[in-house]
Amino acid sequence: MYTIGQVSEMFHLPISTLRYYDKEGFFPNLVRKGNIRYFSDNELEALRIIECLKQSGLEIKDIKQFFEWVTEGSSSYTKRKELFEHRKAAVKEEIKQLEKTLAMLEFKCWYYDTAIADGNEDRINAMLPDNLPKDVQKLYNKAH
Amino acid sequence: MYTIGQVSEMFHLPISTLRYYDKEGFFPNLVRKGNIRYFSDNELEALRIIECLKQSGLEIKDIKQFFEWVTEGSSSYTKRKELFEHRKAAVKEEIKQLEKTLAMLEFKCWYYDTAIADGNEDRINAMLPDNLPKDVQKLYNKAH
DNA sequence: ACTTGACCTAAAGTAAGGTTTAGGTCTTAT
DNA sequence: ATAAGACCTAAACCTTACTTTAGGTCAAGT
Repeated sequence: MYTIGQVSEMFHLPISTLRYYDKEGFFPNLVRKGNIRYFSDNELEALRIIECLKQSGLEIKDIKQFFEWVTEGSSSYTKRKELFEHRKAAVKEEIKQLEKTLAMLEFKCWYYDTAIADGNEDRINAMLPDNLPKDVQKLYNKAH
Repeated sequence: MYTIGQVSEMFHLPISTLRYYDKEGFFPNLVRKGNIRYFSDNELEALRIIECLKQSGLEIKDIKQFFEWVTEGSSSYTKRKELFEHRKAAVKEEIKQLEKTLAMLEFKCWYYDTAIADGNEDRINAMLPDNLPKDVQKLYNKAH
């Protein structure tokens, strides 16, 4: 059993955020003693799931939907699985997109390294769009 | 030269967004004839850069900063390079985090596959936290 | 002449996900 | 016994990146 302050430190989340989650109904079984919240493993696991689903790009209201399915028991297994399948596909796609973005950023870093060395962008512009050094060309192509 | 409606179609961006970007100062050289905006290649290239930097997770105000640096010329190469270096590190970190999230989602998919097959979560809970099937254990460990 | 359609402005409104404020209780250390 | 420190609530407020609203100009088609 932990107080809200302890949980705040453990999860690096502001106390106000924990109270906000509570108000939104994410801890249906949270125990109170004399109006003070006590978080058990149950709530910590809920928090881990919230963080994970948030990181996966799910909105708060959809995370709440998931929690409601959990309280419905085994009849919602299929719905919950579908939620995770969709998230899985979305996260895979997002990683792919970010890798493209990363290639662009790596290209830009090379670009400015070169521009700094040359004092201008003339030599780079002469190489664009397909006479870049081999490795750089690879990045450029990946990003476009 | 394109009207705002044409640009809106070309970039799949609402007209209101283009006007908003203009108001924010992203098109310092935009030409107006009798109060009507005319977008030239100059502005289209600016739009491409905005889209690109937005995708890398940069906020609008930082993109604007970048545009200001560009107008300053070669004296801002180093600042611009630092911007991209920071973004590069941030995107790398984000990909790493998303891969962890993906492991969690893959674990959850297995979890619900199994729960659906069994009709309950008892067998899974008996395996947790370290007697899961080898591949699944790997996902679980990566995610935690 | 008049309606339609594309353009314009300033300013208010929106959604998400919290955060801050103002005011209060309860326990513990000095 | 009083002040500090951790907890509480309800409600107002915040930020970002737009979007919507309300009201208006102007050219072309019917």
